[in-house]
Amino acid sequence: MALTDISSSSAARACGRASSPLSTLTLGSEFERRGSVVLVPRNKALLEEGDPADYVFKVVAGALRTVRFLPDGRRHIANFLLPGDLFGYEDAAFHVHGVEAASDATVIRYPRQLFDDIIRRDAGVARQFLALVCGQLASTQDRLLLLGRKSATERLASFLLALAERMRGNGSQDKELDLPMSRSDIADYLGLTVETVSRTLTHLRSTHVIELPSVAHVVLRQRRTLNELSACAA
Amino acid sequence: MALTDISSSSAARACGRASSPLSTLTLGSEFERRGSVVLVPRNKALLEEGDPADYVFKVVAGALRTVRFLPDGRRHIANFLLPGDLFGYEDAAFHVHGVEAASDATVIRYPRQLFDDIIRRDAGVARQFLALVCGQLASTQDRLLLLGRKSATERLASFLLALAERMRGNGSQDKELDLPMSRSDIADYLGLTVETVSRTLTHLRSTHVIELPSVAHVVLRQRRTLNELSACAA
DNA sequence: CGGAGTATTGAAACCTATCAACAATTGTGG
DNA sequence: CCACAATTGTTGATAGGTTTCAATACTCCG
Repeated sequence: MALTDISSSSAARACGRASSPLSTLTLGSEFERRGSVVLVPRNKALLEEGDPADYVFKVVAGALRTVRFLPDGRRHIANFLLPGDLFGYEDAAFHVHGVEAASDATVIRYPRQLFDDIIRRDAGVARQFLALVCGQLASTQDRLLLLGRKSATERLASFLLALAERMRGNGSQDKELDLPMSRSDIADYLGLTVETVSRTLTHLRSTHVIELPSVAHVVLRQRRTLNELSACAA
Repeated sequence: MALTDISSSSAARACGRASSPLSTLTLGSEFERRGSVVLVPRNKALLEEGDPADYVFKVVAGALRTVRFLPDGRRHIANFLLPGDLFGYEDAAFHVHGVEAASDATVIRYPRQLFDDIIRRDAGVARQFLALVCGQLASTQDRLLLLGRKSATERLASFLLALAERMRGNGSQDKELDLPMSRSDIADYLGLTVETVSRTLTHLRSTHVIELPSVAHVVLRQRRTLNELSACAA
């Protein structure tokens, strides 16, 4: 496990599914006991593409991103990992995505072997886990629709609503949310450029749909409008 | 189950993962016995968005598409289902995607209840199934990258290579493949328009990377070039 | 043969990307 | 604590890839 610095490298439905309800799995006290805390400073990598999948992780604090690169350097972010999320179990033997801290993050690391054992031993947990993976699949399919067919404004609207949903209970108010990632992260997550993300947020602000008290703080002023803009069925 | 006519409605890695290795599950003879054959004519719906998820299906022949619509009618295709593929298990109680025949198709329908029972009873099958869903998740993530960061040419190149991979063994030669779906289906699958798909294929033909002996028949003339064009890591 | 659906091709428009400059923020060392 | 450098975010002008609109071919069937 590397913790490499990557900052130097150049680099609820169709729109609102809570994106990753990864926190519902109860794996027992033996499992919990064998976890070790790992601190990941912002923009450091916890895992790199191709690393062996020897551990399973749970986010305690902060936010991480799962990244992948095209040969020419284009970057794509498959998901953001927030407190409560479990990750590292998806891939077979090697990770397909790198995992980096989008903000200073704390995760707990568990031996993959132990995780697999529990899944194998306890059918109830296995079923829960299956449901969890199916949920992941569903929210990934939501993002397919977003990337395949939505405009920049629709993408940002969907993103803000989904993030607000995921953040609920994490301290922030219902209509307020802190963005734990950079504009560049948002861009690579939504298949846009930094400039387009910035312009689109500015536009949402100038039409009073949202407020931006600070760069990382968003207030959803007109949730209704945001919902319409998200081009969501629900 | 509707079989509605929808033709009237307005409507291996980062690039080459075999997209849906859904055929590796062996569910036993009792299961097989309780399946009933369903014929789905081209452009008829087998399932609609929101239908109860009471059955699990397996494709025997032909090809189907899983579709979803935005409120204004934009269509998105999440996946193509080919012979051997299992589907209908992903969603909780109701289907999130409609399923329609892209070409005349034959599927076998199994009671969902029975499927769930087997998964619950047989841990070995449950584990196989989990692996299957994880594979689905991985190939869906590949498509995220494609839709989020690839150009039209890269998308078509990736698509042709992945389809050729999936089709292997289905009778066709190594370098030849039949497209069991329309240009419009391909467009909605790749997040493009029909016109762009057509133009891009024409361009690939005029550069001798592929041949198009007929509308639905493709010969991969320069697999190497196609691989480079697909912007794939491997 | 004719007609509907499907595919191709062309011209123009549009949205987003790219290139570039500047502003704001963060971090660091004096 | 301030000053400077580096990073990050915003804004503007232009370019470019896809979409849109439109017309023409092709294909399959009755």
